[in-house]
Amino acid sequence: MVTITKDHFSIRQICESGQCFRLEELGKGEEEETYALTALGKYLEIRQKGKRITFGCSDLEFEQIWKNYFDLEGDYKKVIDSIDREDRYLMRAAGYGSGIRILRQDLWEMIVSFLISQQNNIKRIRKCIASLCQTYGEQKQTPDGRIFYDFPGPEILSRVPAAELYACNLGYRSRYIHETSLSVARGEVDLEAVKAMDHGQARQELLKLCGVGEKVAECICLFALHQTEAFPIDTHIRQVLDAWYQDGFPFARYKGYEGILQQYIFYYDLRKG
DNA sequence: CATCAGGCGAGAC
DNA sequence: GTCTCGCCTGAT
Repeated sequence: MVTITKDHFSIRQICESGQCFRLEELGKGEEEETYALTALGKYLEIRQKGKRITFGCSDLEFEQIWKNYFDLEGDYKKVIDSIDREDRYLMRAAGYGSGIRILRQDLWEMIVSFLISQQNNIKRIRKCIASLCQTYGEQKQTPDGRIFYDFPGPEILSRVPAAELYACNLGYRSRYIHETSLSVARGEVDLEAVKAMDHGQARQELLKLCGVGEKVAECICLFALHQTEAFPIDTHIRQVLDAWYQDGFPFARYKGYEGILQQYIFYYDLRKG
């Protein structure tokens, strides 16, 4: 177990912000919140009580994996302090979701997750992904015997007929997952190469995948590649931009970390604080 | 019971 | 290039 003290970190807000679909609430005690994450082939329990956060793993695992995954070195105070004081909407949004962090998630998992996310709600997205993992992912267990499932890789999913995916209630997204898995398994799109690309290149490469459009590509860049300049525009963000930024959003002022602000806006609008 | 969810691809022009 | 339209499914 590893316990740290951190500002600008809320495991609840990270969960609710909808960037990670395999982070779920286990329980809410007095003041203390418990969450479970399945990611990177591992299972991790996280407890938070105010600024104190406890990770259910060894020091080594924390240093090598989770510190980076949760972007604990990121300076979110600096981001929030940089916001234009006169921008009332952004100030409120950032204040409301100030514990959000942009995670560094697995590229393939983000591709499939955001294929599923389109025209879909978070609850059902979670259900679809859990179902995919249970059906096709490798079964594993923690040292204390808890069973969990890996996220199925492109090779596995490419061998699943689209019709079978339909049976998982993925709807019309079944075809996208099928086609995209084939593209990646065949090496038409090289994920290791994408990881080394800058934002413009990565975006262009991801757009080659069936079912990946502008919005989904930006989500993948932001949540897997940690390209914080990515700014996914979905229906929520569109509405906020139209209502509050008719003269244009000040992208230039926040160059390089627009994506972090996007998350504050998205979360604030979603939870309609 | 209707509407709509963190869009996208295909086809028309 | 830009526009429209249909789409699986289940939460609300």
